[in-house]
Amino acid sequence: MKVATWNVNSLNVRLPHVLDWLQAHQPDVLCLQETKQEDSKFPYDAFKQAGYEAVHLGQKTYNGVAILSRHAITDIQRNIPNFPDEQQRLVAANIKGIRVVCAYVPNGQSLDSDKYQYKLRWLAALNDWLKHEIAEYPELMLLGDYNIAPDDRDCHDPMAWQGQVLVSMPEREAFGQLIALGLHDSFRLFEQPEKSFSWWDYRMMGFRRNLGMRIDHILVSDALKARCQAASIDKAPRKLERPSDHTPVVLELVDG
DNA sequence: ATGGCTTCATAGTGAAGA
Repeated sequence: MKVATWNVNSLNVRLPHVLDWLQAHQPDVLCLQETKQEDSKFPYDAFKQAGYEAVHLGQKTYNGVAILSRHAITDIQRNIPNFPDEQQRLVAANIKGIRVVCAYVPNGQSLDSDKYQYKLRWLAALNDWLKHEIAEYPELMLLGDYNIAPDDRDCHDPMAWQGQVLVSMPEREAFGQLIALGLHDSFRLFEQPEKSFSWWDYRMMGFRRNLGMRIDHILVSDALKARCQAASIDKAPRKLERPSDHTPVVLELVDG
């Protein structure tokens, strides 16, 4: 079983890239973030023709998340329960016995911003909900754009970024709280190249100079850890014309 | 160097991303 997550930075613009990637890699599940479109605009038909069912939770201009699957999607949850939120950032569903949670964690902008407080509140609500969710569904994975580089090696220049949004201590502690639920950063279960990143700024030739961050993650529960076979980041889509600033993160599991 | 680039809503520029 192959699963992946990709912040596409507008599905309106990136649909051709996503269809090409599905065709080339045939993942069982692909989680998308920042679709930036209302549900009525979501290209269900194009994905169906490619062999994928889909569930989408979107809005105009900002945010928006989707799960694509080659297998049946059931028990859909939209947004975090008991956390009223106008921003569409989370969708969860059962696929082949696994609870798949697709999340677009708020960016936070900067430490002195209201958006940073919202980010921390959002992460706390996610944690509270996941506690119950893991109890109900021991085989759970949390895929998405976390907007957190959990470790200094996940940042191209830790000194320059020290204390900034994406790497600040409260954000990393929130990531640590997810790990404390019994989740594992699947990318780090395997040997990886140094300076592996999933996002590069469009500016300053960030990609060509590999000035990136690893902020997109696939966390897996204890029950799924033993099934993990390989984890990687596919940089190829970042080299295309008009790319997303993020690139797909991939995890392969043995069938359970 | 507090900018750099991209998308979206707009019909000039400005917000937001990370």
